[in-house]
Amino acid sequence: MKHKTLKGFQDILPPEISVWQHIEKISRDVFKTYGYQEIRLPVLESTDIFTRSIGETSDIVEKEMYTFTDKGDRSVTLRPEGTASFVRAYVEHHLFNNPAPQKFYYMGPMFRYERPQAYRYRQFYQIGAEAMGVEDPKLDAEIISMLSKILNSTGLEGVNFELTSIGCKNCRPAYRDALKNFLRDRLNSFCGDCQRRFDLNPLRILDCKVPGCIESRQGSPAVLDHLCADCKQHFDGLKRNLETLSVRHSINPNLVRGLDYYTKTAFEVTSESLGSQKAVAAGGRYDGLVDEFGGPPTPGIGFAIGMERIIPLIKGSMSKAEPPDLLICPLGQEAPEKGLLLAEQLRSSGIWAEVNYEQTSLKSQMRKANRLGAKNVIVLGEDELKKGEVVVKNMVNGTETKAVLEVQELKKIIKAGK
RNA sequence: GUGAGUGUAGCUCAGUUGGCAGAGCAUCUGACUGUGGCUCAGAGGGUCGCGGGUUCAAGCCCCGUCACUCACCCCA
Repeated sequence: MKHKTLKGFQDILPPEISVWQHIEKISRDVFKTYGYQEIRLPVLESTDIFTRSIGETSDIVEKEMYTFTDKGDRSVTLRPEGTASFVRAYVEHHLFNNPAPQKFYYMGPMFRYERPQAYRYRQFYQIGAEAMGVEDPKLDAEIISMLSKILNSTGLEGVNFELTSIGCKNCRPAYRDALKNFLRDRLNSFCGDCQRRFDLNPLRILDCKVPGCIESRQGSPAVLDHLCADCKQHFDGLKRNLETLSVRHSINPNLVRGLDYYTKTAFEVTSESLGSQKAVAAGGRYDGLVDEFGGPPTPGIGFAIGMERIIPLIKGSMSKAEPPDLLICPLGQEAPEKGLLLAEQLRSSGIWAEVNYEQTSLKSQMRKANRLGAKNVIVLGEDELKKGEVVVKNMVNGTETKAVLEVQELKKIIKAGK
């Protein structure tokens, strides 16, 4: 084959696209009831939008960004995630002047230059939400509850909500030091990756799956014990509010976020039936990010759902091709043109009508109707045109109904047979 | 970036110790001239991923390369 999609990119073809539309529709409906409005952002941004916010040493920035130089010699990057772009837009358009909370959602492609594997692509789609201007944990609880509602409404099954607080710029450094002090003496009992993480991102050692590392980190200081008064109060409030809203969740103090801008609340939705890439949605609070983009200090919280990751979990995601309501089978000299016109008229009244373009035997036209799954067939031949009368054949039960060759009457019969 | 596995028809896959490229499904056509599904008969469809080597002879053996898949790292 000469031309193919790039590695990690994919075409999404018709039968499958209906699952995508289903998820998007449900998300929009739920967002609306929570007051979230759609925002569309560019997929290409100036590179520093991402390097500054996501963190210079994060894996995304270090090795996963689609970065290149444009014709004006500017460094530009295909967005690897949505929040940085969103906050840029939020500040650029002074959206903080609207009454808080300002709530937005977006859906679209993200790009990361990673080695593809199951449920991981270089272009992947996220549905994301961002709520700005409120620090109260009630908003955290509400947005998590909304995420839960979206996932449940799509028919998703068997996911777990995990939750933690990773502190703020006041208490996290102290925790980081405490953790490093604990790990330093026993560092050689950890795997090579973890030894590298020690300097880069020691918190990530808590997330390592190597059995020896799980063993060695027993008794390490816990983030939740090192939260400052403010963060602790926030986290306690969140837990209480989630109880109130009956959002099922578990606390996982080892949850780690890969992006630098997160503060306080961090959460992740996982599925065990997905293989190794098991995160289906994740998010958290980012109270310092607007500030960093030059806006007024403004708290924010958001999440993103991975489309490709929830689709395989949705019951009945094996979608079938949609069948047309009607196939018109013309026979003879006059019929093809008349059929073309009739189809057009029926379409105007909301019927999915197809006409056979080729003059083949009736038998092969009927066979085609069957292959298409057409719900009804009208044979349009010399007799029918002469009498001004046709037979509508219902292909599901085989019944035939005589009808005058007139749009309203045909519409009635076809709609009734649906 | 690292490791392993797999590449044969549109799809799923057979292909023996190296000896003419195959099946099922799908598509199309036909079976007393205007009625589908079931059945039957038939047809089209291939650079055996690509390049080189060994051999009288390679889908099969050897080397290289590319792609895909899964996993690591990391993430939605």
